[in-house]
Amino acid sequence: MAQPAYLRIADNLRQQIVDGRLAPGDRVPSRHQLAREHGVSDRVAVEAVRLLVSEGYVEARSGSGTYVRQRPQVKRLTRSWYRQARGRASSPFRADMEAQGRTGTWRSSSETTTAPPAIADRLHLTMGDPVMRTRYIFLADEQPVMLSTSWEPLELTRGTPVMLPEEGPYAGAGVVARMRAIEQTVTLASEVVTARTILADEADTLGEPMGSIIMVIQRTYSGDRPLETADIVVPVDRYELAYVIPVD
Amino acid sequence: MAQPAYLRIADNLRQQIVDGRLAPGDRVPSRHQLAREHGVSDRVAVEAVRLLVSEGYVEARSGSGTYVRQRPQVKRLTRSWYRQARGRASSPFRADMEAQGRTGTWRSSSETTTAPPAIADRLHLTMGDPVMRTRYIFLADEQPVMLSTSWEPLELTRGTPVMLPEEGPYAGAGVVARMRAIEQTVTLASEVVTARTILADEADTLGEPMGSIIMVIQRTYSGDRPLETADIVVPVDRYELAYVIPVD
DNA sequence: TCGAATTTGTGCGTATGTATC
DNA sequence: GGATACATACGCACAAATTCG
Repeated sequence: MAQPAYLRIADNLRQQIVDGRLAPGDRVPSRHQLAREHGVSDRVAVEAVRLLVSEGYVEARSGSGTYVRQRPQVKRLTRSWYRQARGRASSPFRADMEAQGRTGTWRSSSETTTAPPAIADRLHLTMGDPVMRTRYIFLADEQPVMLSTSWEPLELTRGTPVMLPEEGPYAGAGVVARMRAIEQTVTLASEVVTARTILADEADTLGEPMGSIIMVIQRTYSGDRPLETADIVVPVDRYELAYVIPVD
Repeated sequence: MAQPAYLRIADNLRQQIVDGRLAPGDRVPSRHQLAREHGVSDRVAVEAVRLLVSEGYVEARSGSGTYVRQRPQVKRLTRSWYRQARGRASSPFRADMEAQGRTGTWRSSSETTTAPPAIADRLHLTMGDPVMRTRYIFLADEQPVMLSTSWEPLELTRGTPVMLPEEGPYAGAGVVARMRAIEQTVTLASEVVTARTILADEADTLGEPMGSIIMVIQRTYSGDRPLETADIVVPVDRYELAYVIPVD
C-alpha cells in the first residue's frame, strides 16, 4: 500500500476543495459517508478529516457537520507612519480600512488597573503603578477582525480630558492626537512583532477556528518617554503587516 | 467527565514542565507508563503526548523516548535601518548577532532560474524573466537559526562583478553595498510580515519541531525600481522582530 | 556483530458520549 | 425526542528507530 488510506481520502477531498467542486460553506461528506464510499472504517475517515482541519481547509462543527472554510482574502496593514496623508480618517485603523474600501469601526472598554511586569517594563514604570487599560475590538464592515489591549500611565493622563481614550472631546482621535492635547509629543512608534496560536477567547471573539495563527504587535508610542503601549492581535489569515524602512 | 482524559494528562505534564519538575532534556514517561499511571488506554496517552509535541513542549525521538525541549531564549531582530552605525559588521544579520554577543555566519548557494509569478510581481518583472536565486542558511554560533531565499533580476547584474551575491569582491557585503557597486542606489526596504507553520524541510534544516510557527518576511530593496527581494524565514521561538517607525 | 527489549509512529475496527438539527 | 454528526476512548497490530547486553 503506497499511500495510507487516510491520506488518499484527504488528498481526494483537498482536490475537490481547491478546484471548487466543494465550495466554501459546503458540507463535507460525514465520516460514515466517507468511510462507506472508500470502503474503510470510521476511524480512517476521522484521521483524514483531522488532517484537513489542521491544514485549515475545513472546520468541524460538533453535531452539525464539517464545512469548507472560506479563506478570507489577506489584506495588508500598513504599519508605517508617514504613509497616507490621512485625510478624513481619524485613526490608522480607519485609514487602512478606507484604503480597502471597507468601513472600520471599533468597540472599546476602559478601566483603571495596575501595571503587570511586562507592561511596566514597556512603559518605564514600576510594577503596580496605576494604568488605564483599554480593550478594543476592531470591526471591518461590522465583522470583528482585530483585537487590541492598550495601556497608558495614569500619572500622565489623570485629571485631563483624555484620560478615557474613547470618551470626551478626543474620543476616537488616536493616541498621537490625544497625547498632543496634553502637551506630549509622540515622535516614535516601536513595534515588536511575534506570532503564536490563537487563544480560546480570542478565537471566540474573532470567529477564527482554534489552532489558527495570530501575530501580536507590541506597539509602544514614545516621546521623551513611553506614552502608550498596546498588544495588537492580528489573525494571519486576514492580514499581513507592511513596514517601509528608509535606507541610508 | 468535565475534561477529556487526554487533555488532563497533557495538562499534568505541561504543569510539570513549566514549574520545573520536568527539566529540559528530561525524559517524559513513556506512553505505557502514562497509560498505566492514569488508568487509561495506550491510545489516550498517545494523544496527550501528541498535543504536547504540537505545542512545542516536548520532542519525541522515535525508538528512544520523549524529551522535554529547552526553549531557546527569544532574541530581538532589529529590522530598522538607521539603527546602529554598523561598524565592522558587514551585514544586518552579522550586526544583530554581534549585538547579542554571538558570531553570525551563513552558508549560501546561488543559481540562475526564472521568476515565478509572485517574485516577478515583487520585482516588477514578467513571469519567466531570468533571475539569480540565492538560498541562505544563517548560523548563530554555528547553529542554523534563520533561512532566506533571495531573488535578483539578472538584467541588472548580468556581466557585473556582483552577479553572484556571495562571490567576488563584494562577497558578504550585503545588498545595499553590492547595488551601489553597480550604480544602483537602495533607498527603501519594504518588509511584509506574515506567519505560518513550518514546512518539513525548513524544520529539518532549522532543527525545529514540526508544527512550530515561523514568521516570513518578504523583504524588497528598492531604488528607482525593485532591486532585490527575499523571503526570510524566522522561527518565532528564536526571534521577535523590532520595527521603529518615526511619527510625523 | 547480533538480537532482544523498549519506545515512538501509524493504521484501523469498534464503542460510547454529546452537540446539533 | 429521534436521527445525525463529531469527539473521545479502548484495544489491537505492526513498522521503524534506538538502546543495550
